[in-house]
Amino acid sequence: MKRVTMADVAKMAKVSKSTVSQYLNKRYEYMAPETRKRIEEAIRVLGYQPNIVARSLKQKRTSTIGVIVANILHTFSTQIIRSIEDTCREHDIHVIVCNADDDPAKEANYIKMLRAKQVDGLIVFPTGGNIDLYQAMIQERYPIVFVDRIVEQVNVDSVLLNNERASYLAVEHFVKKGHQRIGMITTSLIRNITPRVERIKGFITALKAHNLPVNHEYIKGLEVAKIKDGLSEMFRLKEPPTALLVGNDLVLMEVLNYVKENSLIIPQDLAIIGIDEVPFANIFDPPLTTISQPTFEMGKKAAQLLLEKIEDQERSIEVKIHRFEPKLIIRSSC
Amino acid sequence: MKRVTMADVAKMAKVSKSTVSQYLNKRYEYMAPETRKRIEEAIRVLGYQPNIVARSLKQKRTSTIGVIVANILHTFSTQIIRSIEDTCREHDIHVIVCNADDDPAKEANYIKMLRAKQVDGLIVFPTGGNIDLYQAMIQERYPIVFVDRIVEQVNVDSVLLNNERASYLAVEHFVKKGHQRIGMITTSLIRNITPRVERIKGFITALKAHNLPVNHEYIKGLEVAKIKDGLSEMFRLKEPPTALLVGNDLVLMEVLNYVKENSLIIPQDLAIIGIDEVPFANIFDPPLTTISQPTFEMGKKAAQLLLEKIEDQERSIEVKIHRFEPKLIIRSSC
DNA sequence: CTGTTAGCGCTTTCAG
DNA sequence: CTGAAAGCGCTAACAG
Repeated sequence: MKRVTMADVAKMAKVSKSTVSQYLNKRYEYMAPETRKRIEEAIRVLGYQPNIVARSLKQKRTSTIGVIVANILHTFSTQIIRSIEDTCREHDIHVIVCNADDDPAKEANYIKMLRAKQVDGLIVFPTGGNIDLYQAMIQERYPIVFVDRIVEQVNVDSVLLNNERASYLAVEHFVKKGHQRIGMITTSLIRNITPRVERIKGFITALKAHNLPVNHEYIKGLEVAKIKDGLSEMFRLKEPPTALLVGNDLVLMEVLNYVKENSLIIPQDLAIIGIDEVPFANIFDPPLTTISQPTFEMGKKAAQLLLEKIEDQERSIEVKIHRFEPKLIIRSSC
Repeated sequence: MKRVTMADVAKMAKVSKSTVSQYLNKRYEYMAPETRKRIEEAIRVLGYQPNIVARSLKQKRTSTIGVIVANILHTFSTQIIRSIEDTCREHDIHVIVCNADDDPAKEANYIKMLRAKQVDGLIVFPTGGNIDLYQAMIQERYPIVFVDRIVEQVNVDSVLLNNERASYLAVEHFVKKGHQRIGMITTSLIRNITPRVERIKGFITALKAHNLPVNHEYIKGLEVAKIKDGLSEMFRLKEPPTALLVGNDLVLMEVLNYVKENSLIIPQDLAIIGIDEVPFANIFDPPLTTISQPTFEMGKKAAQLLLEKIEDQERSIEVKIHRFEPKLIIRSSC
């Protein structure tokens, strides 16, 4: 594996390395057209490929960003990632994706590795468990943006769904369909993960807004593995809910499994609205009414914010939370 | 953003850069325990983080590999990627994933970029459109492995499903259930994509093995967007198939949509088996019988093969095709 | 318009 | 056990 370097090209084209460098950086103005030809030729013959690592070292810029997602299993995460990648490709920026698996230790490790690799910035779906690390980065003015979650005390640009509104839309639709006993189930609330907390909050607010009682037996936040148990419990009540708001796609799978195992009929026995659009919503029987997030726009926004920050590290554009509006997609499960 | 370098650490610990380097590389034998203490302390105080880019330049090794998938929309691709990432993480190797979108030009571009970035090796789901590029890499002995597809004339380690067997399993099950008129539909065959071709071939072989006639009106390879038209055509035949083998998950979505739109009952009107396990197979109504691929093992194997090659670039372990066995998961759609 | 000269931050002989 | 020095491949002043 003979590596051919700029020096080889320079020698062959009988110019100096810097001229070759100029050529590569398309600063053609400073170059006799004929010199340019010679360089072109040499590059072609030698099959020269620039070494970006060397360039990065010099420029202190790798044209690579890191994305750390809390949990890659959510459709939401993968869609956001795809959108970030698309946006970055347009700017010739590469993306390294890491999955923290909801584990702050893994997250910390990735942050360190990625920074050691000199990525130009980070988009993170924070686990919330590394507040000091987050803050250190902010103080250094290292480019970073959060997605999906905000972290108390950490002041950084963040891209989020208008979660309260999402719940509101669902409740409103349930009510419109005549439901009075409405429940909500989502993943565990112990770590105060933003979307879960906000969606529950929005749910309660919406209930009140519609003059419905708030029955805490109808509201559950549980580990995915315990969702079914929670459901059993809820449906053993003398007056179980007739409608259920499902907090995210992973929980939805559990709910749908439960429904199937217990031969419930949707929406007669139980009306369902899930937050997060899932690929099989349309073909499911019955088609699933969902609240969708504008993942494409959100990913794009996150990427743009980060790229801007990378461009001018200096200018401190004021930090803010960017909220995106959810959309109710009415099908037949409610 | 004050970058602290090894020189700073060295100065503070009153040693030379090389000693610090030794420390970082854990060559403690060559070091007075007390020197070591001082270095540790300096690193801690300064908050020093090594610059991996500089190291990579020197070592000619980035501890990063690239993965180029032909089409990220397949569940298969994302599962393989996850498995590759898991395996690589264990070896402290980072992964950059790129989606060629079934476009050879994009693929070529990514190969060049990734190599310019000095990734240590490449795992690619080849589009099949860059034979010369593939061959150049092989001649250079650049570490590379193919997944999912083989390319004529390109002799490289490849990880694939035993595709013919996959079709065989399906046909066998259809026959067992009493079906005689069995069809197959998959994505376009024009570019000779390995799994499609092999699955069709296996399908025909299996039909013959069961003494069933091969009716070419029952076999279709079409762009995703045209799947539904193909289905219409097939079901307008006087004797339409009673069972359908679906070539992959993307096609399955189309088929299921068609089924829904035309109010067909599965499996009475049409029995279905899909190649590729899909997340909603269980909760679908009826639950879907599928042929699953051992994606976890396949991704792991691909990563291991690549990592081995990277370890000893020299030793030319003989090139071969690694086949993995599909599994029939019987549910209710057939 | 082109060449010279310094590095970027780290690793790695090779002396001492 | 520790330090000096060379250099990985490229960029960026600065002369000329």
